[in-house]
Amino acid sequence: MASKQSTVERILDAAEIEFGAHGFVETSLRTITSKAGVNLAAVNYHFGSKKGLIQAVADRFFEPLSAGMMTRLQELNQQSLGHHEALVKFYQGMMLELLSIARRNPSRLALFARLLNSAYSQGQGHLRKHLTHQYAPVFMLLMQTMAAHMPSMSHEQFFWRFHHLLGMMIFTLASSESLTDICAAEYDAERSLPEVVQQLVPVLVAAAEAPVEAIDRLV
Amino acid sequence: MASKQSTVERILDAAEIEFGAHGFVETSLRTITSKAGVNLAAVNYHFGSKKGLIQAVADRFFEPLSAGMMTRLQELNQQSLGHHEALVKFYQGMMLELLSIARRNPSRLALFARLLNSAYSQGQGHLRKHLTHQYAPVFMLLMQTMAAHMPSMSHEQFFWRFHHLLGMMIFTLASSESLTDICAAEYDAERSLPEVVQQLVPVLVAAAEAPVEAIDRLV
DNA sequence: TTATGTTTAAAACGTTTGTTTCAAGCTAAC
DNA sequence: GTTAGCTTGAAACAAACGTTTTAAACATAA
Repeated sequence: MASKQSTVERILDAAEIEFGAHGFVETSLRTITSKAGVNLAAVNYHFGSKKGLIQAVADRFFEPLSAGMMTRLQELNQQSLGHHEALVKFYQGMMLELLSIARRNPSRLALFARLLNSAYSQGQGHLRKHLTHQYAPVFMLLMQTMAAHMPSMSHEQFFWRFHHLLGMMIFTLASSESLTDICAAEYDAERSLPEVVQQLVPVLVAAAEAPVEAIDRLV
Repeated sequence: MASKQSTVERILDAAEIEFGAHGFVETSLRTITSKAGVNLAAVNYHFGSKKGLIQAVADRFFEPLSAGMMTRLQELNQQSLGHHEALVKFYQGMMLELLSIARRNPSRLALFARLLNSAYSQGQGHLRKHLTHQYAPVFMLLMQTMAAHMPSMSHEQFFWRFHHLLGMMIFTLASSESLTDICAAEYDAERSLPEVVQQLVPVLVAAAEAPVEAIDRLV
């Protein structure tokens, strides 16, 4: 018995790595089962289909993340902080929660972000719907908490600001290798993961607090 | 003669739309040639391969964008502005340049951003290399100009800050539909494209000017 | 041990993919 | 008008994909 893990776990482990590295569409079930050392048919047996596997991989990320975020948000909302302090604590909590994903394996964070990016940009509408239905409560609480401490904004303005902030987080975590490739010659980027993630907090807070109409209209 | 455009142009037009909507991998040449009303073999004849088509589509976006950016950056560098004013002008110029892409067809901007996102997150290393080689001068000047007006940062800090800002732009422009789906119930997002793009400028400036180590270390 | 339900193995299925082939059509120069 | 070179058309190619099938192997309970 060379394999201590079950077939399901070995598939999930291999799928997570391959999906994160090459995206959903460009990763074949044959690659996954081959790297996992299991039979090809095992995926369809245990997960029903490739879509089912994708959702299972995503759930393994989101379940602990969702739980941690939920308690963190509830704690934050019980305290009565000023808006700025609340935003700082909010983003710090988010980053810490994200870092907990990467505790065992540092590259898991990039995998997670790329997975999220694929869910939104690649044709994976089923994943998007699955996630938004499955984790709607955390998502709602997250947006409400965030909006509560950005009081000068209208719903519309907050919507787009949220959009910008989410993009910054996802893209940063997702594609650090690509940018490292480009700039490696001129700018060395050798910081550890916690440092990089940490650097995001003040940027996120500043972006969240940026004035809405401070700049003249362009057109 | 129902077709005024040439075969090459019709392929590029159709490919641009399909690639932007569904990504590179999930768009087949048969779909493109079918929508373009041309023969399947025409793609391989005129562009050599699917990769060649992808690069041609990208070039049609980047060539005018690159030219416009170059003159805009040179103009900006000739003026002697304060750092804040320079950053504002810088991002305003960038947004105006991006908007010029969408002048004829507003959805072209989302297509462009999704295309860029695909180039970085999907397994399209060839596109990344092609673009960075083809448009290296603009890219260099862009980073130098940006760095010049963020003087308090080290190379390493600037590298990551640049990373964050780029992510915010690309993600914002790329996936507005996805977030609109999610939040449509609670937050109506009906702003016009110029307004959305314009809202990005103060956020980008604030994020660029955010203090580096203003917040205590987390770990 | 026998019987039952679950998991794995190997092979094949039907599609779809990018690419190639080769003949037919077209355009322009001589 | 004929020839040469570029472009298009329809068909076929080999490879890769997700999925299904059928039988063997396994575990567990009676």
